[in-house]
Amino acid sequence: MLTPSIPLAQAAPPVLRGARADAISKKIADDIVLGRFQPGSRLDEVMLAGLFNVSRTPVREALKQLAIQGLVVCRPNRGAIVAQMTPNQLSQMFEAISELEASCARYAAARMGQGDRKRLSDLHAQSRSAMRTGDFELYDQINQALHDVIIRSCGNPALTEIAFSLRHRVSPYRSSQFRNLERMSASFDEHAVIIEAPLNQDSATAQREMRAHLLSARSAAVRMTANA
Amino acid sequence: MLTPSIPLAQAAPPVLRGARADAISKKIADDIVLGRFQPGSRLDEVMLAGLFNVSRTPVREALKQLAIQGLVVCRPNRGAIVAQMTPNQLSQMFEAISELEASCARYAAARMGQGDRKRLSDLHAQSRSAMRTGDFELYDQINQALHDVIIRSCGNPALTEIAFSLRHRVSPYRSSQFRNLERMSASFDEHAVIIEAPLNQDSATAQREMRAHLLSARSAAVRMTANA
DNA sequence: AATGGTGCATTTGTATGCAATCGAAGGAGG
DNA sequence: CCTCCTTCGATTGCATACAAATGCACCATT
Repeated sequence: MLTPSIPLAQAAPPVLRGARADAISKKIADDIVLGRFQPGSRLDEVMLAGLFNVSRTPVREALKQLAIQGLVVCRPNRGAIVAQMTPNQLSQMFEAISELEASCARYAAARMGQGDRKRLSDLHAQSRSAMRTGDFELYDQINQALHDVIIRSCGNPALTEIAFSLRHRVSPYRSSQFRNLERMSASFDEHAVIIEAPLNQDSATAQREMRAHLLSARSAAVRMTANA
Repeated sequence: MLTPSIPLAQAAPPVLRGARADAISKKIADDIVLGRFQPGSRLDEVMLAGLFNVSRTPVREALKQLAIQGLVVCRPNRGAIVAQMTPNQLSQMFEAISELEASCARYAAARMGQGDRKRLSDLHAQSRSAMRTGDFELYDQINQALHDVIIRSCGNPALTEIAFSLRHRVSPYRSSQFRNLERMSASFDEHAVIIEAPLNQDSATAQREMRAHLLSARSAAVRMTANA
């Protein structure tokens, strides 16, 4: 050992054998989502292997998985890079998300239980105070939780999973979309209409309004990436 | 060379280096979809490696990819098996598909070009004769082509891709759903309404009818698997 | 006879080695 | 001065070797 007094961070087997590749996959995904690896940057296998103290094999598997998920692209013999989307592709992704979440909202309005309804109201109330204090980071968090509840309460795990994976895929491009106060306020108003629908079991309204809500979010996001 | 007169079947590199794992993945997927590997059966790595004349490494990558796609499930340290769905899960998958394809139909009705409209009419006409002669295999083929056109002509590659992957995932359970003449006839009538919508650019009708169409397909499919 | 434990065989997970491919840099020719 | 070709370094893709984990059978014990 070169530095015996300072044990290496991950000296002990950190994860169970057999889940290592998945753990690495999640870690890389987090790094991408949180912006530590920016779109377009190369993901060197040996670099990542060294970073996680494993061999290249599990890293390769992780990268392949991320490629299927769409977070990275693997070019044969040329390595993997963090997927980068053109504004046009991003717009299409948002359109797809709007359809998926609108479908979730549609079923959620019909099937949502009492607990989830209350959770929606609570979150909406919390978001109001976040909006008033101008805490866009908190608002973003609550906004995400609110959408999570709707996506989850549609009663169809398949739909839920797809919606989440799509959200995950565009998350690198959604950072701090609520810095614009106007957008935050508009988002709040749109939420008000959306969470009203489940109370009346109004599926059609839920679907329509959720779609509209996400399409305006799209405009905001695409505008931001175009500027960046 | 040991046997110079009889070259091995796959002596020459069958696929480009770097695409081998993907090729294997597709091959296994085909075998699953076509029913050669039945749901629940184990997928031994060395067996598959021998089958494709490669080492375990690309086979493992292929299996991981298929696991992400949902066609197989990888249990840590216990190998992979072909994914099997309960009737309930299958029903949920069909519900998700109906939402996705309904969204595709909605956009397709608004954005479809002249060529695709004609293609739809042609396919519908072909399906009529297939129905009249009772050729359910041909009808199934045309039905698939018809849905393909709609899914593709929505103008959103992300939506198209998701819809296809879902269809792919349930394809092991859709074999010969049109053996029932009644179902074939009902399908034909539903198609008639669906392909009419794009002609009038009637997005709402396209979406509603496509959803209804696939939900009745669901009933048929779930009924079949329950009997099997 | 039934149950619990131990040992073995099979199979997966990980590491490493080697070969093929890609990209860049340098040199020759126009 | 620009373009094309060649060569070399770097990195990936695949194969093989080894280690760990699981499942099963067999045996001992109650």
